[in-house]
Amino acid sequence: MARPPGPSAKYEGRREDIIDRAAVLFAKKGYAGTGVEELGETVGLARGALYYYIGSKESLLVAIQDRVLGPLLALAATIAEVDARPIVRLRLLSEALLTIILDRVDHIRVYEHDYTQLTGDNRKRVVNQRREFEDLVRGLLEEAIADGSLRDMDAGLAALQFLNLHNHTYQWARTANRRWSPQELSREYFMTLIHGMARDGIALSEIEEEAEQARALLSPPKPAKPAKSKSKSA
Amino acid sequence: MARPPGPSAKYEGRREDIIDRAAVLFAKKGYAGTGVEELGETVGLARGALYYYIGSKESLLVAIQDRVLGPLLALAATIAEVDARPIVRLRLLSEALLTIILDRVDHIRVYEHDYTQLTGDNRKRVVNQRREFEDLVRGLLEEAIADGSLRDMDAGLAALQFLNLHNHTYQWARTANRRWSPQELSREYFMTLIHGMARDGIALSEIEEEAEQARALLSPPKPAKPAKSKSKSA
Amino acid sequence: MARPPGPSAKYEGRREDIIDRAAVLFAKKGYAGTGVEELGETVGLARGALYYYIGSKESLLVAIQDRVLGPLLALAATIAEVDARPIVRLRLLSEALLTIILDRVDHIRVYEHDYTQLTGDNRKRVVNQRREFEDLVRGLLEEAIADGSLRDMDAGLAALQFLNLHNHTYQWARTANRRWSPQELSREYFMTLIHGMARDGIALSEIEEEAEQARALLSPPKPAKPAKSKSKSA
Amino acid sequence: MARPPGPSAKYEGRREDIIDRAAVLFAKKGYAGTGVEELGETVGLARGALYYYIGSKESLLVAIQDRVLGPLLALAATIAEVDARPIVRLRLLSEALLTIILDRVDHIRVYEHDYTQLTGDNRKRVVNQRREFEDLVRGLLEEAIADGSLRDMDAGLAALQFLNLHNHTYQWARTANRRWSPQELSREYFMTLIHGMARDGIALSEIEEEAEQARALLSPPKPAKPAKSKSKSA
DNA sequence: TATGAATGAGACTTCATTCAT
DNA sequence: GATGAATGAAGTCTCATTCAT
Repeated sequence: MARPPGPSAKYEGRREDIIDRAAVLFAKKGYAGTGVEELGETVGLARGALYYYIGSKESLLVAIQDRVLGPLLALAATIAEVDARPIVRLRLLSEALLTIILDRVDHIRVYEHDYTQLTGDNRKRVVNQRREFEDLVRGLLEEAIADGSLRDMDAGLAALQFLNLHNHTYQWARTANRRWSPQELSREYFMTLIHGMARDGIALSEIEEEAEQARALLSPPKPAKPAKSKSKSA
Repeated sequence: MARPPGPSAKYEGRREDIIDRAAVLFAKKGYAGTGVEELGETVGLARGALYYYIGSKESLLVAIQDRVLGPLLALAATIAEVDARPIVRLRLLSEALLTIILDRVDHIRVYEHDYTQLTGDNRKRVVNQRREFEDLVRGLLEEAIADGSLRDMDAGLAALQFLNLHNHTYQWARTANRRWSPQELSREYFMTLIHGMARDGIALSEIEEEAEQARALLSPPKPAKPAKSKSKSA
Repeated sequence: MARPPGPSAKYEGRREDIIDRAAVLFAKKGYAGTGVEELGETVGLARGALYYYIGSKESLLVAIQDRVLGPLLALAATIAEVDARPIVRLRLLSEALLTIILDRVDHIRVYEHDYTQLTGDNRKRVVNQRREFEDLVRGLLEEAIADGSLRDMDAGLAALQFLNLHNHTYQWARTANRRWSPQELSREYFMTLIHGMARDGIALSEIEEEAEQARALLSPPKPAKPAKSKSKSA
Repeated sequence: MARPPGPSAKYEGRREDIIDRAAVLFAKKGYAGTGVEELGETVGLARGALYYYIGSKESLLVAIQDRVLGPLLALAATIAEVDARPIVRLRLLSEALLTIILDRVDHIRVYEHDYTQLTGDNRKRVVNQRREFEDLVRGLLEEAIADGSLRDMDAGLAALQFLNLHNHTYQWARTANRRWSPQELSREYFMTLIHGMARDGIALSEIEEEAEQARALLSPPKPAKPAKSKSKSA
């Protein structure tokens, strides 16, 4: 064993670099779809030397997860202490979160896709930390609902939407990164979340009614249970 | 050789079943992380017989992608012909989309994660169809902006948010499916998209101001380019 | 997983054959020193096909151990039920044991050398079974001492000598097998154990005395603690 | 290059120490099963420095063999010159041999197990020296038979038994070392070899007869050639 | 003297796929 | 329709050894 022979400055630097490259490859081809040999070629190291730095393939995945979860949880801790209204703290969270996401798109993609490939304790730990962060977001939303900033809604549902909106951004990141800064994107997202996309004055209920009527015209591609849904809204 | 012996009903039925099971496995362990032998055990077929039905592992992935993209594009085509305001058509799209997503979470997860593992023409075709669907959503949003239903915003950005909100749902599906019907979820999502989460009367600009001040208190976890962002918002 | 696909007659036969060959190789070059590729060449199978039969390299080692321990323990059980004096049962054990040893020299060598390379539960089980057999031999010797057939000696020491004499035979087996049958060898071993090598009338105490004197002439290669030994015998 | 820089005292001392540790490791995990890195950790030296002392892994194995064969052959030479009856010289040999064995159990285990892993000339030399020692033991026994001390038996067979009894002791050394001194063990072994384990008066021929009868009751685990053995003894 | 970095061969094992039966 | 047997490439990882510093 005894892989890391003592963290010389150069060793650590090299290792960090390798993890960077691994994140890029894993993002493009998937963790399971990427070979160690391939990574070796990318960083210009023979298999043996590569293993000198990485210890194991899974340790790379762990490192990538940590590089995401570390800042995420640090961020959460920092924001929890900010002296501001919950909704304002959410605004800050949104921006910081998007900054991380857009700054490390590859890491995020791996984070979202491949944590299931972790085994044993690595898996447990990462899953727990993921939940920790989600709980934290939900907590903030609960506060914002409690203090009347947000309408009275299911906090879990609110968290779901908050996270969907932000986290899924990695899927379009190449485009997004070219066109918007994290700040701009965050402002837009937050605007949507809080005030919606509607021009002022639009009445949602009116839309719902019209949709109900239009639904009749629509033969769904696979009519899951349209009857049920109708009877419900009736 | 003698692969598909003529699409007898039984052959097709069996194949469909196998694809179902493959979707479940691929969703859980990833396409690259799932072995053909494993699939064979799951469906109770030895490797030889399995290949009689599947042709190749990639063809399963193709089939899964098609099973998602088929309904998606059919849905889009159907909705395009509905005689209703754009925003109403969006409402219908939202619900139909969520119905598909929650009905076939496994397929969706594979669809989102593993289309990169396709090779050659399979890849090209699928990528094109994915874009086709996205374009279609953006088109609808453009219409809704044009007719004044939505505020004057970047349609690409709007589409991004619409799709983030809906597509990322697969990540929480086990929870979501237990607690909300597609209809309920769609109503919530749409409410958020159009009217936001705010209690009526909240002024977003006020929040922005407060956030700007609070940001000063916040030492970001990794200050991407804080100087730039400040000068911009100033 | 699912290595053994159902023990067809041919499959099992082939597997047995492979274990045979493995025993030969392991005996010659050691378990750790033998490559799976090498075994593949020996049996005329590519690596993949080989693994179809063996499951893992360690499982070969397990099989070899079992092939020794199985007969050994069966033998012990059989002999325990024989209606004869303990010393006679020892005589039978000796012969049966030597028959096994000389019949499967390669297996025995692996059995003696490489059980330490087993891991986890495999190791525990084998170690326990080894002890089981040793205990059994000691038990027989205790009986033989108790009924007065053997002089009053430490049964553990007696078992040690019995097993040394028999088990170490594998080291000379190529020679031994050519020159003596298991029956002949057993008769000789047993003669030595029970009556010694002495011509009748030799007094051992006399030898001891002479040896004590000669020891003085002898400067030992590394005088471990000659002073102590002298003071003891004095 | 610059391997052995001139056998400075410190260099040699260090090297000896490393060989000691190597013997312990090789004994526990086998020569092929022990890694050079592992040895490095044990002695507290990085790979580079380690190689400065060892030259190669095989040279360690050679050294260990020499450390056994050196004393063994020295012992033989010394004993050959002792002015005493052959059987007394055997008595001395037994004790010295057991002293070596119990003093260096790890070396002995490696000596017995791993000389097959030597290559080229190393192998030839060691094999020859092993035979040299065995021949010497046989020579002594021949003398003892010739002078009437031992009964008229095959000297090879006698040597086989002598060596089995002594050499196999390494297998139980942990127990043996705790309970008996080399002197005690040697006295016991020699007693057995010369006078047997029988209480005075036991007639071996009587046992043989009884065994022959009992054998009939015994269904052997794998009847090698029972017919032959019976016809022989008849 | 001692180190850490590097290598390339080879270790064990799994993979997707084929094909005779 | 179905199977088990076979393949060979590729998978992850460890090995003994070298060498610049």
